[in-house]
Amino acid sequence: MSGYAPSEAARRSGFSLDTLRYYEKIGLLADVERTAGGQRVFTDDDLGWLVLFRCLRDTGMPIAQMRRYAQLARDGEHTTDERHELLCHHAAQVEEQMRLLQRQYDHLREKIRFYERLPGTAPGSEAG
Amino acid sequence: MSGYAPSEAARRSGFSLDTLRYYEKIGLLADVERTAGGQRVFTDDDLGWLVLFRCLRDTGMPIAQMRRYAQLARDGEHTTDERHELLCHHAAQVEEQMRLLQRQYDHLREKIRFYERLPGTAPGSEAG
DNA sequence: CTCCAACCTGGAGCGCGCTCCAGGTCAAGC
DNA sequence: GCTTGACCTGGAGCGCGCTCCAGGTTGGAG
Repeated sequence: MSGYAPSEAARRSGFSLDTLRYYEKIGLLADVERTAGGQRVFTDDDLGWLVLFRCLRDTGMPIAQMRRYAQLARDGEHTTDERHELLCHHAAQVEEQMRLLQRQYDHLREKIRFYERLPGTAPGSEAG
Repeated sequence: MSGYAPSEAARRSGFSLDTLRYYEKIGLLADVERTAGGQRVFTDDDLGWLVLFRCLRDTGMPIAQMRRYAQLARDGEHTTDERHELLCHHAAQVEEQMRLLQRQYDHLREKIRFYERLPGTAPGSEAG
């Protein structure tokens, strides 16, 4: 139920071993358990954090901000407001990102349609 | 109607002067006109390319691929099929990107809802 | 007990896409 | 003609997020 070897944690989270170590080194993932010999043992809790980090990373949050969030969470319950705000702020940025992406996707589709209206070698702007 | 100073081209395209020079240096933007003294003069056509580059860049196309596209366009009309294919391939990637972004945005929203169901300090997974 | 794959550490290196710099040139306004 | 700000070049540097490496340790299978 809990206690995963590094390779297993990597497999489950989709992050590389190096990335897991890196995330611990920079303080994103804190207090990862160790065996007597010093090898890491990831818990379900760690895996939960990794899922969250993947979500935030995939939506473009910079690592510094993830670090801040993780630190707030470690600081205790009196930081929930700030964490909430941080996520809301990020969500707004993601919405903006989605709008931009949709807009540029539409442009791209239009460009593609231009090629599909060929041949006939129609007129129109350059930048083909 | 055509013939823009670098600063004007930068303003209109939203790229920095350095980026415009960089794009020319790496062969994205080719054959930019010059004054007798060697200063760049951007045409409407160049601006058109810049708009396209912004579209492709905003949708995550690597510069190497944009370069390839630009080169194909310079190579003439017999490359339209290949250009079309390149854009279609990219559009498919953008669609995938949008799906992922939407999915992770939904996760994020759920996480935010968790904070909004507080206080009461509900149970639930860690990774708060 | 031996083997070997998986793991450890600190630190260097990389790929991308710019961004900045020094030292010099150009050109529009006075 | 002089000033001044925009522009030129080649090349170094940067910020991000990993990724790789050397050299050593651990720990489960046989």
